[in-house]
Amino acid sequence: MGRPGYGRGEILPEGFYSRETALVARDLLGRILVHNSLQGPAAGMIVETEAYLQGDPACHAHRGITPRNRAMFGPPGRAYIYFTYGMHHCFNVVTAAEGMGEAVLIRALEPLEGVDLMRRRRGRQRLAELCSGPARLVRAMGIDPGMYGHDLTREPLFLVRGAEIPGEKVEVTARIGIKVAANLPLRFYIRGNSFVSKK
DNA sequence: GGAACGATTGAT
DNA sequence: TCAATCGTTCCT
Repeated sequence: MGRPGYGRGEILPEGFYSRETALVARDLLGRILVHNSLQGPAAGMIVETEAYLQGDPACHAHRGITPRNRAMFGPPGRAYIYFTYGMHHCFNVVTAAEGMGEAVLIRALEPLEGVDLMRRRRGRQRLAELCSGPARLVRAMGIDPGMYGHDLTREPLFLVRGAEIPGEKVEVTARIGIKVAANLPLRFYIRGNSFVSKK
């Protein structure tokens, strides 16, 4: 049995992630996140990302390895999932060489498949409220904290190639919701896409 | 052991 | 504009 729907696309190989983190963050735009869960498939196109770098005080790995951030120092192409504000989880892809402590936060998706499942998981009807925000998309996609460290080149959670977004459609700004290093141009989104999270 | 804080969200 | 809500990290 083949994978359903968007999950039939070419899975991004580990080499996609083992590059410079800001480059990966930009290149992730247009790629498709797929989760084939027991409840059914869900997929969305990545429309907004943020890069978190070593030596960057806003990065969770800035002060070295801890129990929470250890996945960031592991092999690229794995999931780094963290709990925040006492109630939300956010999803990152680990980037750069093993040992580097860098990752890309996925901030928003354009829902493509499994929209009704996303609506049930989110308890919201409007398409624009399903995956526009890092904690929202974790809920909508059914990403479980138990997937911490999961290899994103494998079922049931993986990324497929999707489309390449041309440079003129990529917007670069400061990152959202941080108090340090708040001026660095490390947020990337698809210009004009209505599923980008709001400020 | 204690406390401050957070890569957010949704309601007011 | 503000409350919810608690694990992580750092300080004493």
